[in-house]
Amino acid sequence: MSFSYEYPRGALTVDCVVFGFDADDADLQVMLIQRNLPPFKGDWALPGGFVHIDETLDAAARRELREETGITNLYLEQLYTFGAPDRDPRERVVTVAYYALVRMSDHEVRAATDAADAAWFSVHDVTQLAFDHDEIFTIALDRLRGKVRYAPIGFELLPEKFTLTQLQHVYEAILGQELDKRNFRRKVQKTGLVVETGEVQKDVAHRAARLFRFDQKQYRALEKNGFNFEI
Amino acid sequence: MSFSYEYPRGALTVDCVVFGFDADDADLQVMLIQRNLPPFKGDWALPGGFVHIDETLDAAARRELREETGITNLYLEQLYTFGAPDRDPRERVVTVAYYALVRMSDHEVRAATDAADAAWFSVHDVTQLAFDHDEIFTIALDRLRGKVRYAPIGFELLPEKFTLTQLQHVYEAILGQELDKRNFRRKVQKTGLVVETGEVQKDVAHRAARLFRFDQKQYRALEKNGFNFEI
DNA sequence: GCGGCTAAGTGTGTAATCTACACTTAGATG
DNA sequence: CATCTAAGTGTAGATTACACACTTAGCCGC
Repeated sequence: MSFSYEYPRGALTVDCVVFGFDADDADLQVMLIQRNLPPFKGDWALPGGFVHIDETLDAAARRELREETGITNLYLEQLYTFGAPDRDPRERVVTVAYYALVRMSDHEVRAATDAADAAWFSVHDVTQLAFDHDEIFTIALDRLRGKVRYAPIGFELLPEKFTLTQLQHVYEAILGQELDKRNFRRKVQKTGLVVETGEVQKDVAHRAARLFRFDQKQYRALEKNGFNFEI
Repeated sequence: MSFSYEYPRGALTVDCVVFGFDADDADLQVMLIQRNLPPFKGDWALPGGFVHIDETLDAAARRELREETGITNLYLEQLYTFGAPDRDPRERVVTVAYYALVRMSDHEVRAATDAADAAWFSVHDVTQLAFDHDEIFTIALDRLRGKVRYAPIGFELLPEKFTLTQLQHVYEAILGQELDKRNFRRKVQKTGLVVETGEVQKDVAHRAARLFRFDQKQYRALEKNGFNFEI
């Protein structure tokens, strides 16, 4: 079976920059897959693949992530569309890039389908990806750094209940700079959106910290009235 | 001649939300074209069209604008990619949306090729566009409102030499709110990027205002060192 | 049970910035 | 020269940002 058109058509793909964070590791991580097909066979690349003719772009991104890495249920946002005519050596391929945030502890990573391997890398250790994926990765990190300051997305990298120190570590990992503990806490508390659960940490060899959660419902309500989150 | 593929492929287009500003009119304007072909024949729509197989997305956007409206040499930035499977009633069409800023006084608008007419509309008068162009337009306006605060793009809507009052009007038109004259001027001057030309307005029936220009070179230099523009 | 370890948790003074607000000045016109 | 229009300018008070260090709670090992 084949499909014919009057003019040549490029292929359309999605690629995902999946960021992860683990409270025990200071660094922000990114999920890469190792290609087991040419071109760039053996190189590391962003997970992604072809958009089906009848699915939305978001759905394609979620499907590819599920198929290639087993990751489901994550924060996903469109990043940018890359369309240099020669970005894929085979033929014209335009890719819609997404970035995603996942709680690493929730997800056991597994390689699948056309990925030889899937693994987390510290964002500092990322080098030389396949295609133009270096550029996509860089732009994703810039976007994340910009957005984390004025949108409550840092929480997407943490478990539902978290300590303020963990939250601070997320911000430090993303922004790549240390923050002052007291000033950070003051700012967080001032948003009114981070509320105590009444619980405390378990199984820690020191004073247990209080556990907080992000009040999403409250945020949605405030957002409608023009409220702006800011840290 | 025809082109065949193993799997069905959607078409790829670009659409542009072109914003204009004229110092004599308080409102921000947007360029629309009237369709003279089905679907949505007779309706107003964003200028746009198919991406050629060998051109970049940016190039396609510039080409379509030139062909449909005669506009060249403008500030252009990718906005978002829209890919709902049913957004075009004919077949699957994914569109990469751009927004653009132009100095209205520089551009005589003309309709061409497959547009019956091209015209400027006040952003307040935009209703019911073809396809999902309402959504694209709304997102473009949101993006412009967000970006104008932390990137020096307001200048793209003004002639090279402008008065501070004109600049304030650009900001007021985009943000949709009045600003305090003294506070606005203080902020602008503090960036150090708006410099006097030494000239003053001509042919005005009142005290002539000083003309300023935006120092792009200086901005590029500062930007590299992590400087952030903010108004 | 107490000494030591680790991270949690907390406040203040100073500097910088934001906000609200109204009058004088320059130039054109009749 | 009187009038009109928009240009241009400063300050006081409130708020926010920043830098900075010690005490407290809980666990652990002896």
